[in-house]
Amino acid sequence: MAVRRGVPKAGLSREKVLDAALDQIDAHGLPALSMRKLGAQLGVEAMSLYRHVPNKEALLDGLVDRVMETAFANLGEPAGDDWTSWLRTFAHSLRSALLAHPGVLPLVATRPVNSPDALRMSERWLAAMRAAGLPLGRALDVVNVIAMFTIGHTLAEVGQTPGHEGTEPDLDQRSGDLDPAEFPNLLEVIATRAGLDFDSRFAQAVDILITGYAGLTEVALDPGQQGAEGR
Amino acid sequence: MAVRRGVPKAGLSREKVLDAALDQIDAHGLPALSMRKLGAQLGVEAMSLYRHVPNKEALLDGLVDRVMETAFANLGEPAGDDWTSWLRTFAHSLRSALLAHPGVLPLVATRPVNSPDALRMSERWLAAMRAAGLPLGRALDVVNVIAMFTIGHTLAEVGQTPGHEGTEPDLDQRSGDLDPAEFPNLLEVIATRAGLDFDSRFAQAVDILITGYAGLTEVALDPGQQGAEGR
DNA sequence: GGACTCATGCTTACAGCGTAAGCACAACCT
DNA sequence: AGGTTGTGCTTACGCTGTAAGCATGAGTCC
Repeated sequence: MAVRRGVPKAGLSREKVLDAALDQIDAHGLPALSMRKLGAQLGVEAMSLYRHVPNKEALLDGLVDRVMETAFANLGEPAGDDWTSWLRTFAHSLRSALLAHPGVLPLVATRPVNSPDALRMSERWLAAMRAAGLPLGRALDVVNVIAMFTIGHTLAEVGQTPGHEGTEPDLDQRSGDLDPAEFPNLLEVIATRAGLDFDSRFAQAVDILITGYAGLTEVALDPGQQGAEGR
Repeated sequence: MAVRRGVPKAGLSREKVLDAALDQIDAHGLPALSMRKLGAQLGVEAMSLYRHVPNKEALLDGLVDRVMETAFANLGEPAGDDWTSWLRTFAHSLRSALLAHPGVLPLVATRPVNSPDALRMSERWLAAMRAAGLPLGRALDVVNVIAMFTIGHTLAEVGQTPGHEGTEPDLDQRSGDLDPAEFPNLLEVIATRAGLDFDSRFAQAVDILITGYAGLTEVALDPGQQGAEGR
């Protein structure tokens, strides 16, 4: 049996390390995260962290898993057989989770999600969507496409340089540099803010994707069988 | 006038520095790029690079611009007034450009594109799409959504850890760990490879997005969401 | 009790990083 | 010629991730 020997001196643990790292990133941005500073925040030397995390890369992977798990946690089990509304919820829940920790987003975009929880979640979703009538391959396609789009969109939204706010789409800052004769449309965009609303743009694109895939599966089966999928 | 004074000793230039950096990243991955190694590859000390680039961040920005410019260069001017096919071409051209330099992709995803060329290109596209009948806001939406999706999809495609290949969707590597009773669908995915073809998935999703937006402009010349007013 | 095991956290040390500051030189202009 | 300027090198600083080894104290077993 696994006998519990030796007890923490400073109450450190993998979970606490991850929590602290997330705090640090939320507060000061991803580039400001170093093992020494992280240790300092926990009242501990940098090397002590290596008892709970094999290296910094693994720590970052852990952060990705953690953020993804919150996206799933707010989600629950897919209920009913209207997969289109599950997916919409999933997309928005994922975006919320990503926006809650913008500093981690580049990591999420860049490394695989390996957590067992995520695997279990994928399995359950695939099962549910098949049960709702989608072919396996198509089910995987929709989920992946929604996830990839959400990540791409949120990356653009959170904006560029990690650890730097810039709530405005940064086009504004150089609107002064733009020659009105050469860039009339860009200037009109800035002036009217047409097409600059991330919320509605995201919702609209997700709807388009979902109804598009729904249309695919309808036609592929016999017309009239699956019926209404609209919103 | 700009008088050319002082001539390079080792024939260095901003362009050559960017070229070398791109080579280095293509060959050994993004994390392996350091100013010292880059200098060494150019037969020069690290500090010499700072005569041509203000700092490493700016160098990375330059790489992003460069890759984006190749995407535009393979594209040409939008011709005719079928904006749907321009956009499809744009999406695939962007994906090719990104796939050509996978190591740069995390940078593209993470920092703004500031190059004047990109601005000019945006302006021209907006003008052309308006001329083809799209409201300004919608035109910007479609282009942005396509770009964001392409970046998100390609990020997932190129895979995770930068500087590491892994052509297989890395699910394979742990297929042995999966309990067939618990993960029947995931295992079927791995076995049949259903939904694992990046090329066709990307093409399909892009088509769905474009025809979705095309449908919007057809149907809704006035019942659009909040901002959709004609011109 | 005493001995042993072992997880924990600290200390020290090293190689590598980005880059600030200042110097030496070569090419050009006047 | 003298001055100016662009170029590249040298040195140095503070920071990074982490390898290696040690001290401590809690827990188990005799």
